[in-house]
Amino acid sequence: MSQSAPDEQISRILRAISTPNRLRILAAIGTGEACVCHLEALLDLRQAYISQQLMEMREVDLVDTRREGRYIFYRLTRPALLNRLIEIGRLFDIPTGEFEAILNREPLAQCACPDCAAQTKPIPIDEIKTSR
Amino acid sequence: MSQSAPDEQISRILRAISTPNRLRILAAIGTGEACVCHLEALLDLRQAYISQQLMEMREVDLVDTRREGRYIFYRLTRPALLNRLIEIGRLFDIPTGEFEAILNREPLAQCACPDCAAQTKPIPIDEIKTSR
DNA sequence: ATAACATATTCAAAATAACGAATGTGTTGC
DNA sequence: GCAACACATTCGTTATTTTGAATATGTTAT
Repeated sequence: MSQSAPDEQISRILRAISTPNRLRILAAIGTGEACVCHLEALLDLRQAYISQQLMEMREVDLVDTRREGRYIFYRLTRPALLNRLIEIGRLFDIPTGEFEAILNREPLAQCACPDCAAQTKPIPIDEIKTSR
Repeated sequence: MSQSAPDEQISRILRAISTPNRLRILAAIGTGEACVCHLEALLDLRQAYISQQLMEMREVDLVDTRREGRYIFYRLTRPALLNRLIEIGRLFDIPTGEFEAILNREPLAQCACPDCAAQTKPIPIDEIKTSR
């Protein structure tokens, strides 16, 4: 947005990822993509809240979106950022395992989005009518 | 300090370096060490302000100190952090040159600390009285 | 068109951070 | 001892962030 000094630009990015929940959201998106409802189910955060965080991260070009029907998929514009963050974590002797574990998650049964639906394991017969 | 989830620990570190001035201070310390008066001269910030920022960064174990007489030298506990930050900058197409330029700075004539005093280059004769 | 759903936006309150001003502490030299 | 210096700390004000609550928008299916 505003062409400013490098330290200002870097600080804007760091600020945008410097809360636990935003970090968790980034990790949950991982190197793939995720819709809001997916994040909602995975992270147990309210929808509006997640949208707000994503909005802030979009403003500094951390994430980008793709619409597919009524779903909106978010992805990192620079997936390599996750590696840099993990490296920083390791640098400070922070156990990053729990963090890395969120990456490249399996499809979620609680999430009805096309991505999760497509890859879902065989569907239990007694659930065909109600959900999805 | 508090043993908490990795995302909380990482966010604490990121938060501590997510303002332009703290980034500049880190860069100014670089891979070596610097006393407060050095940073004061180099970055044109008030002494008390710099001390405050350094205090916050010390609290999350980003910097460490060494006393030498009445000077206190600060150094990064993980100098490699600077590389990770530069990498993040590059990832986002931020020109990091200006940032890198602050690293491993020459000794400052305005700074009277032992380090700067020891390494100062031969002083031009015609500049002895007035400036510098 | 209407309902249902996925997501976005706005607004306000509460929490937190940034920063300046003043002052305190520890060290050296006299 | 005292003065000078380098740095730390405390305190209060202002600015920014965070977060919840309510509501709006856009899409699909009927």
